[in-house]
Amino acid sequence: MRTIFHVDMDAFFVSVEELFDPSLKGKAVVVGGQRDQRGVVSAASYEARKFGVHSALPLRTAAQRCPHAIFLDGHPERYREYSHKVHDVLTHFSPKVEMASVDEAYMDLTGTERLFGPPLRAAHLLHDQMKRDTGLNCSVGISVSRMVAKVASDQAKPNGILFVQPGLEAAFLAPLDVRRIPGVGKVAEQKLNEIGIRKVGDLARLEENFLFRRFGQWGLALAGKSRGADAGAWFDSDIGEGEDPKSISHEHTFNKDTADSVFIESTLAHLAEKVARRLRDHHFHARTVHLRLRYSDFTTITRSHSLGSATQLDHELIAESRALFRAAWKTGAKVRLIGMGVSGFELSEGQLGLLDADKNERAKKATAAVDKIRDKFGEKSIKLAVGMPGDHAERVHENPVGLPGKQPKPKGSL
DNA sequence: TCTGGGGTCCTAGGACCC
DNA sequence: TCTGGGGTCCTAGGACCC
Repeated sequence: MRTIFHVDMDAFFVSVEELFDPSLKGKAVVVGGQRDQRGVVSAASYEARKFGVHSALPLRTAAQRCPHAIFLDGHPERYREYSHKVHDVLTHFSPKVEMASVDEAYMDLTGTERLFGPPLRAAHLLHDQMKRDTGLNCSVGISVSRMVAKVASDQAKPNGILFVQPGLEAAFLAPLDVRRIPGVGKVAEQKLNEIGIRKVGDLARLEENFLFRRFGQWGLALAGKSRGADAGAWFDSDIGEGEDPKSISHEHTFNKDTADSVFIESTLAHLAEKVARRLRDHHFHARTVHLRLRYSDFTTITRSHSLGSATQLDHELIAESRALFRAAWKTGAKVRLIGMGVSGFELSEGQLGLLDADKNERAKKATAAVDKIRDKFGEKSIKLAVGMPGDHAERVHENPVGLPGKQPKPKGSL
């Protein structure tokens, strides 16, 4: 039987900001952007949460609910740095550590009793060392399954530890709202509520067959989860596996909606360059290019195209995403967001004709030179000519703040 | 009160092949 | 040629997570 830990940092972005500016402590702090910007809250301090501010809330709404809050753009580099520190602490307790995001990790502590004692003792040691080494608080959920460990850490917030003893998974989950189950979002919750299912216990009492007829495979997995079983490809996998990304993308929401195609296309080219760069950093070649287009009314379309052979070159990604854009865009319609991405990664080269290979060799050398200059002088220092009709591209945040923190949680403890 | 950015996984229809 | 069935790839869309 496994012993799985889910470790979740408390108000991570806000807490890191407080380390650098202790005067923020105890105040209402919102990370994600300025009060008048397009965008949403990435993280809110517990003080701000008292006013109904939470992650994913529009910044402008947050400003209305909590006018005295301090709004910060945030520092993604710092969050990455502290994420590494967190990872270092965790590896003291087990080699099997999987960061699920910057502020969250799964660990397998099976068979570590001789080193750290029983699970609760190990969790306390971890808690203490985390505070000592990073200055940050975390919450820990412990169970035989990943899913239950995750729900447990959620219930333990803030700064708590919760151990669900083997065999008590279903009993632990039963009184919770179905929404607490990872994978049940707004839509699923609504559907379940419509047929009178509110608590996980309601779900566990139903026939699997009924859920299968009603919701298909998803319903079947849900039945398992309601009893505490890990279900689904990801939950089933071993901890510390599958580190490689499956897709890479960038997108940008304009400060003001625009129908200026030159402007949109140069922004798109810039996004493609950033994607290509990351592709090369990973030594990946991508076969499929994706385009994302959001209009003023928020309707969003996606288009994708698979290439004859995989690429990691700026100009190919720029050309391909531009072609997708031109084919998809309702000419004249105002655009709110443009994005592009790649998937279908290959590590090797893929087949190239001899002529192509030669042409590609030269393009690759040029690109490698550009990458070097960027390393030295920064991302903005240079652009390939194809990517720049003038300097029309809107400044894209070099370090967008993603990964919002958590919703306010009921207090939990041992 | 309008709704970011970076991801993962799933579904579903049609093409294409055996 | 009155019409199966399975597997896999491609594309579009959507739910969900942090």
